[in-house]
Amino acid sequence: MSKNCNFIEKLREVGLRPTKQRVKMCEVLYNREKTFHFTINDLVKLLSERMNQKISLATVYNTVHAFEKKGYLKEISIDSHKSYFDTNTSAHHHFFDEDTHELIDCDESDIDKINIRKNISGKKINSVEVLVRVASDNQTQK
Amino acid sequence: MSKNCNFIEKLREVGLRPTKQRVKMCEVLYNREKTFHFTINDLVKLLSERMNQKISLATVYNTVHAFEKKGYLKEISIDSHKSYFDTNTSAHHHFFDEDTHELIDCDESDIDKINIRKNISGKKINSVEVLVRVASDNQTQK
DNA sequence: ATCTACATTATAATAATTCTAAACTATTGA
DNA sequence: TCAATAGTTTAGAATTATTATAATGTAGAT
Ligand SMILES: [Mn+2]
Ligand SMILES: [Mn+2]
Ligand SMILES: [Zn+2]
Ligand SMILES: [Zn+2]
Repeated sequence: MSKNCNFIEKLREVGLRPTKQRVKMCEVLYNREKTFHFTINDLVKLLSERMNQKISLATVYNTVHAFEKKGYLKEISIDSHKSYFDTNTSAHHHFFDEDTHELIDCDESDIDKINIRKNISGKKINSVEVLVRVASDNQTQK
Repeated sequence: MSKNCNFIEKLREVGLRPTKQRVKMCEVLYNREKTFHFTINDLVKLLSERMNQKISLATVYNTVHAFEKKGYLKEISIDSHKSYFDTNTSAHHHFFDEDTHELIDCDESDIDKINIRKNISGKKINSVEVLVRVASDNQTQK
């Protein structure tokens, strides 16, 4: 889903009924310059605070998962205690700031292509993703 | 913690009291040929079935986290819906079998050294880990 | 306008994890 | 040896994230 456009059409294209809840969610997720990362909680806050739209929590979950299934969102596993989602659905690597718990996308050029030497018999590779954990530099420098 | 040895000493060394619950957990976790991956549920089953030791769930959580803090265990984020732990605490990459939900360690030689070109100002890199998701090959081959 | 399949909602249920506070135990040092 | 004490275990309650339920609402088709 791209920005500033007719989300009604976009939703219809993939067979999702363009209800007002889904359109609002599209707006808050895709009407922006850059892709971003969020948790369900972030999203609920964005909807109520920025969009002034109260959507039932169950619907937020349902819709996020519907979008995920259609390839409009991707779930990122960084922290087993929290689900992050990403509006950037392409394969890409991340930095994770352990101080702020912020996820940052890597550009193509930030990490050289990964070379996998091993293959697991009968299995094909679905994705190769790198997670670089970073934290503040000025910790215990004596 | 290494295998077939005095876990009482090991525990004492890092300032953990060697209670019988902790020693049993050490036995089931470290008295084996190879490192392995487990969930809390796996561990509770191992303790009750293999070791015939009933340990309260809260203690299993407490002890796993105590071991993690002491560097005897590492938490692995693969699936936001489940916590995996690893008795291999060194930095290493993983294959994740999406069919069986099994984690497989990569050897040093399986993946070439990752070259990170970007640095985040004021932050140092704590770890660089690759996750290779694999799945059955014979899916939709027409 | 009516029908129907799909969607939304409030609420209940479930699951994973953490908290609580009472009972227990390893360690210390008199 | 044996209390004193600090740390540990435990059952069960509480919390949190997520999913299920079932009644109500609505988009799209006729
Ligand atoms: Mn999910
Ligand atoms: Mn944890
Ligand atoms: Zn991303
Ligand atoms: Zn591992």
